[in-house]
Amino acid sequence: MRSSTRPTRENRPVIFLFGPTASGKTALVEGLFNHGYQIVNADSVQVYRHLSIGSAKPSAELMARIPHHLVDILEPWQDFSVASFISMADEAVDRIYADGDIPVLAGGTAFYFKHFLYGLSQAPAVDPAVRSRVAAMLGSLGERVLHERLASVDPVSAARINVHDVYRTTRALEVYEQTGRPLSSFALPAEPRLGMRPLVLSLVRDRQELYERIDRRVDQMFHEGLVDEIRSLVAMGATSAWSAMDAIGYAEFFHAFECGCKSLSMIREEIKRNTRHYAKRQLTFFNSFSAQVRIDPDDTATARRIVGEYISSFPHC
RNA sequence: GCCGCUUUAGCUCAGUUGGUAGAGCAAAGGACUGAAAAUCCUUGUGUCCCUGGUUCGAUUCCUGGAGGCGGCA
Repeated sequence: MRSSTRPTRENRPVIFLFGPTASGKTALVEGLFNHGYQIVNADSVQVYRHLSIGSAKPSAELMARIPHHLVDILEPWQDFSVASFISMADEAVDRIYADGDIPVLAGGTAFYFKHFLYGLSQAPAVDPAVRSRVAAMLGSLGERVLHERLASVDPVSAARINVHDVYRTTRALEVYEQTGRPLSSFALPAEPRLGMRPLVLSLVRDRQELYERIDRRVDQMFHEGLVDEIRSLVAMGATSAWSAMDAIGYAEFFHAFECGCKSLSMIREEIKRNTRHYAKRQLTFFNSFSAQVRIDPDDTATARRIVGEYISSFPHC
């Protein structure tokens, strides 16, 4: 039965640790995964070098003690995507198994967790020429006409996508432009890849408490020198055109530079508000994971017990 | 003390030529097919400051009071 030489994950544990921003993931990692585990970062901003304070990256000290993968792997002007995430996370997981350790995917980007588990649709990546063509169409025609155009070639997607959701209308049209096929005609995976059966831990905190933690963390970021971090990014040539600068804690500064009308304390409050909204979106998205185990981030003992039971269900570990 | 302006949703404010009211933000819920810390959708009953009066009917007009802001003393 186990004769295949290809690596498989059917018989190996993978732990997903999901929590909205400021829910206490890092502290839990510290308390729970000290020996025999390695972390695979599942956070779309922590992959970038030089975006450290604003992305609440784990400390160098922690990363030295517990190996972390997919942190600081890109320069801030480079683009990243779920697809890259999946392939890099796969490599990292294989290396971790080779070390005899257990991988823990930890982060807050629910989109990455979802596609790491199920894989992507068959629809291809779009090449830059097509992308800029569609972007130009959007510029000259506007969102409504763009959506109408999508409706004429891919009515299924158009029905699913709101007219104002330029982001998705664009992607669907790009796929059509590139392949001549509607995005909705590409199959979506329904089963986990590679036979994975992960332990999905999600950190649950009282909403009010989470918001208070967010406020405190943003204050802390300013205290730790977020403004200096922005300055050095600007010195590197950063502008709002770099997609990494869309991240909360960074975008607000660039918007303020453009309108030139905001004080630091206004920016700080804006970051807090945007982070709260983001946390809510993370929670909503992650609720769609059916098999998740909700845990109290402060209850390390229970979490440890759950992890222990999960791991002992794998005969080879 | 006098004069003027002001008091409406958690906040900032519209508005009803008198028929009990609505935006933005906040808040809550949701979506998510290769940019996802992105992008998008849904949800608005509140003694319309209090008190009397006029009126079939007042949050809207009038009297008196209270709070706030500004000016003059």
